[in-house]
Amino acid sequence: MRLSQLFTKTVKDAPAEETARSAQLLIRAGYIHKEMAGAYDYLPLGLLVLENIKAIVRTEMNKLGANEILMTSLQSEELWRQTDRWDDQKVDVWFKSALKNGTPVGFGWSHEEPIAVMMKNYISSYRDLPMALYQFQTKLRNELRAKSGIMRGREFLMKDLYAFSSTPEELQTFYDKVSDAYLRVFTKVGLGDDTYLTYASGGAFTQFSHEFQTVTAVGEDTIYVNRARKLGVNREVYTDEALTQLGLKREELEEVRAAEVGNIFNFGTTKSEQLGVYYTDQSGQQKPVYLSSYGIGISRLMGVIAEHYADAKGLVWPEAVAPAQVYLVRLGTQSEVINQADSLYHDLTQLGVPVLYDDRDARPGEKFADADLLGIPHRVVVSDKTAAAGTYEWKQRTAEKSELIHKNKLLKILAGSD
RNA sequence: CGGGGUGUAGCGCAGCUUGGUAGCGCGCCGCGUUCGGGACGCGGAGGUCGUGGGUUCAAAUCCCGCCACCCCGACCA
Repeated sequence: MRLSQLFTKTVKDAPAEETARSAQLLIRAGYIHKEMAGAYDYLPLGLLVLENIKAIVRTEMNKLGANEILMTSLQSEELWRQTDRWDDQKVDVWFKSALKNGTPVGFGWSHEEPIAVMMKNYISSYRDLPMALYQFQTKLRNELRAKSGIMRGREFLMKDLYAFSSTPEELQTFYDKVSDAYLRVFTKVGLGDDTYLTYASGGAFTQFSHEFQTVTAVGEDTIYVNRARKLGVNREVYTDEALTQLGLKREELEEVRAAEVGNIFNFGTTKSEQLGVYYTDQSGQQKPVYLSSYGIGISRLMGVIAEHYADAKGLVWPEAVAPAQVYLVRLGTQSEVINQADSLYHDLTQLGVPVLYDDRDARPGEKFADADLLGIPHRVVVSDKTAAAGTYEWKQRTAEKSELIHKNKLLKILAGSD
């Protein structure tokens, strides 16, 4: 992408109403735009980051054998009454509206009920199980208080996965596989070292649920981590009794702030029985389906990554999620310089390496500052010096100094080819 | 939802105490000089001062209501 064609531009001053560092940087760099409290627009570069995260998650979901779908945001009152979760007293994050004829509708804050009912059409035999479905979908939650930029919004992108199993054992097997897949996701996006599988309250169905918590000072949760065993315990279940059951000792745990980036729930058969989701087993008996659900907050994850990977100059995206791999700085307007830069842009693009080509008529300092603020992993400078010498100036975002290298080496670094 | 704070140009802010009809920086437009870490000079455009009402000869400024935004707490299926 040529920067001269990108409509967003960077700004020097951080918006006063954002205090989260990630939100300040994402807005300054032009990745997102705030529409209202807790609701953000994703601009070209921000959308690229979201799509990169989605691709990583999608790969892992497909490996689990799950099917991708996309469900509607509109949900019926009738459906949620069956599980007694329509009342604002029971679920206080509902956004509700009504059809022209007065029929109430809700905007989906979760899809557990709708998907369970939908699957009654497709599950009838033990032969149909286990089965898992997932989607990337916009969730709407009327939070009392939005905060921390895209880390806690009223509208956010979520990957939700729902599994249908015939037995508790079958559910547990899948549950464990998803747990592993989630850890791989967080490792791939660069948060592996700081993300802990964490025990949390399980609600009505199981004693514990599992959360994936990333340690960060701006996190909303307080958890206790055992770094050696890579396990965490949410403050909400931090009791002697729970610790004993989990085989954890207080003196081995460290109190930290963390942001929940993933959550998994075991619903047992309660919901299936409420909604009438049954299958026929091998002996011809009707049995309730075992339900479990698994979520990753995609847009929140982007915020946590931005929060985690930043320095005084701006964002520092891990390669796996960066909106581009290379920030190509063109200094000067001499034809040799333009030719060298155009040619490299062309070659990298041909090799499938995403490049942000700074072809603007701007001064060097501004281009360097933007390269840093945008947080693109590699920076390549083309100038009269490099054009004359036939070299390229390459620097990683995290490196202090640049080095002059030849094209074959540069392509090898950036594209893994000669 | 309880407590605290803030709304003035696209963004960041001053002006408000002591009422007299709005200013600075960034950004934007034009011209010129610049050109390896957010350049400089000159000229210019841009604001119903969140909103509704009240007081007053006169309100960004004083009074009341409302709305929005932020922080702490509570909540987080």
